[in-house]
Amino acid sequence: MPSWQHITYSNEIKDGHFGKSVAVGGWAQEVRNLGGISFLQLRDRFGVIQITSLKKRDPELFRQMTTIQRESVLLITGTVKESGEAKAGFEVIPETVAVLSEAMTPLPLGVVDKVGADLDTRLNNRFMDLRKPETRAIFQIRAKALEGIRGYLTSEGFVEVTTPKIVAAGAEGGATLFPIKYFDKSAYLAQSPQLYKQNLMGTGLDRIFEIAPAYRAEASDTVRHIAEFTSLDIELAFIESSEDVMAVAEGIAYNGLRHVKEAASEQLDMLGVEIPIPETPFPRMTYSEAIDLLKANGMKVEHGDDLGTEGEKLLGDVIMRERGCELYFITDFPTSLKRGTFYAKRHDDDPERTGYFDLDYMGQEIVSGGQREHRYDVLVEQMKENSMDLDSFEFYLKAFRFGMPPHGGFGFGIERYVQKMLHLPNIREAVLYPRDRLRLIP
RNA sequence: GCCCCGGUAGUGUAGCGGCCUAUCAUCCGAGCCUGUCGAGCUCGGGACUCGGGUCCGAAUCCCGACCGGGGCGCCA
Repeated sequence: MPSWQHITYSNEIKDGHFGKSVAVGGWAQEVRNLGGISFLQLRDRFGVIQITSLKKRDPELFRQMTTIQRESVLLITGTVKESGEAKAGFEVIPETVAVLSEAMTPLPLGVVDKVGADLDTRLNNRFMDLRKPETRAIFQIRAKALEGIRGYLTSEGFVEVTTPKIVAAGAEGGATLFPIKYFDKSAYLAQSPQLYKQNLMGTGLDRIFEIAPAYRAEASDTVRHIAEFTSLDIELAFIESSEDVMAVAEGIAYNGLRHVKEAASEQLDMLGVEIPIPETPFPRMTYSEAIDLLKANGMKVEHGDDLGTEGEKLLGDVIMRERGCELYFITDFPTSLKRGTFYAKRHDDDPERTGYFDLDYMGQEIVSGGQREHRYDVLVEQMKENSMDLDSFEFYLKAFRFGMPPHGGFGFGIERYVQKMLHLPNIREAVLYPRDRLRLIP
């Protein structure tokens, strides 16, 4: 029997293989027995190979081939034969067939059945779901997006770091924390690397990024929330304003899309998705302009209100209609809406406004960030305003007393980015094993 | 956390007080077929989430639990 290391993948078989012997391996996708001839579709990571056997050629092998359970793992040796009838232009005439792992029946979820399955059923049987090329395509595209983003950030001088996910205190108000036991202390799962990445701005590692899970114990059950998501966090120092930070957010969103389009076109075709490459710079409007725009489009909203889900969606529609843009910034959020964000820098000439911005993608917030307050005294004032216990943030504050450059950054939601890019109806589709309020398995 | 909706074969569904011995497709099994690739044909198999209640009678109505879908709030 040939060694597993020597299998030839479906996409490697070329004209030169015709008449030659190969070993192929994969899952038995479908077996079709026509009586005197049978076809077995063997699926591997790149595609499908048709294994054709004739009864009169080898009755025993024919019997074996036609009684294989779907989705069993097979290792087959045989001869590659050019074929006008086979879809790939060739087929393999088997000599030996080894069932390496037999699949039980019935399958918990069909891979090529002609009926759909609910997302819940698919997630409960994710390993089966991922045997579908179009499901895997999402994660191949996601990997390419991250590849493009890492390439861009590296070329811009950013250093990739990893900060603790087990922490003593949370960064932001609002979002709730998952408490955990930590030896004889109580701790939390990090909701954001906020405090650590700001800490690093005082070190000389002053352009950093991190791609890591973030945990939010919010009891929100929507198609755009999960309890564990991948946060791309950026922080950069020696900036002049939030505009320097926005330029990076723009570069990430742009380069991720461009790389996906270049390097994952096959997967995009599989999903029937066309990615328009956005023009830069992305449109920018202030919060105040956004409110006016919403009012002009018939929404009941006042200056000082949150945009809300309805406002975000409407804004996405309006901007697509009027400017043809999927990605756009909303800037200068009022201090009243960012009061909980104690580290946000307020405008020097107007303390009621911050330099904080959101980057929205088709009516969905995917990035939030801005310039931070780096002046110790002002920061402490803002924390007191939020009734925060300064002692428990001492490690954070200390760095501001010994030389902290002006800086800013943001969090970029990878799954939301992928969800919007691929028009996925639910963010859970963009996570291999999503965690939400009720789902802990698998 | 709040509001609305739903749970029927492995999968996806129809049925919404007696016509249900529960529909259809997919799937699984037996058989026929030497070019299938949404194969075709014949025959067979498989289900009303759980616990209470109403009623002569419950898949169907009511209550609770569990699970799921959507929306809002909050956010990435």
